[in-house]
Amino acid sequence: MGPIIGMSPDKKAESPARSSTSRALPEAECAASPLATSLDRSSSSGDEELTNLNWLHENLLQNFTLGGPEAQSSPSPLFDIEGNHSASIISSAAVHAGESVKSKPPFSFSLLIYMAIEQSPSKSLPVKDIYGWILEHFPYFSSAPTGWKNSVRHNLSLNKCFRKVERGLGKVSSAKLVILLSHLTNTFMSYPEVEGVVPSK
DNA sequence: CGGCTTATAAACATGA
DNA sequence: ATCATGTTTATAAGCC
Repeated sequence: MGPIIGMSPDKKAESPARSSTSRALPEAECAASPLATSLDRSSSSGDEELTNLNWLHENLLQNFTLGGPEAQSSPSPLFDIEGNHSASIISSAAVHAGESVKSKPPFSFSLLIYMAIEQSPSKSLPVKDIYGWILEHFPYFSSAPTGWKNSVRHNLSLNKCFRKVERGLGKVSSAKLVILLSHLTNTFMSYPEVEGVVPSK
């Protein structure tokens, strides 16, 4: 009765009838080396960084500024540089997307995770809380077939934007793992082309 | 057309 | 032993 059912890796022929909502998001690798080197994008010679910014731009901007046919109003999205920068943006976007349609959110799993983590006080969340955040803001997943959690985990592992850190200090219980986002935040904060967003510098 | 990105499913490993 | 978490592989579908 294990959660895993035996099967051969050769047989795969199911068509999940994917909706055409998915857009190509140049996710790119969010720079393997966070903090230190990638912080100075003044060199502007790194293509990786460009790609990096790209996906954020494509996603956050499009979704947040456009929002949708009805939710075109996202005037509040100004954020402060100190800590809760994109929090407001994320919230409104999430709320819009969540309440407007109960269908599949227009955000990739990476974005979903990113938003969840951004909203957390410590910029880090246990996997379970990521599930929770997604469920809260996107009811679609409440009734979605099982497997989206797998996708979340898959994304966490695959994306270099997310780091696995330990939750120490007093907290015994179970040494749960926390996902921390580092470089992505800096990139977003200092990306000047973001409308309605005040760059940190 | 090929390459890249994403979503999904699944196998498997590990720790509580 | 079961479940939650993490990693990795494979495949299909979309986009540029």
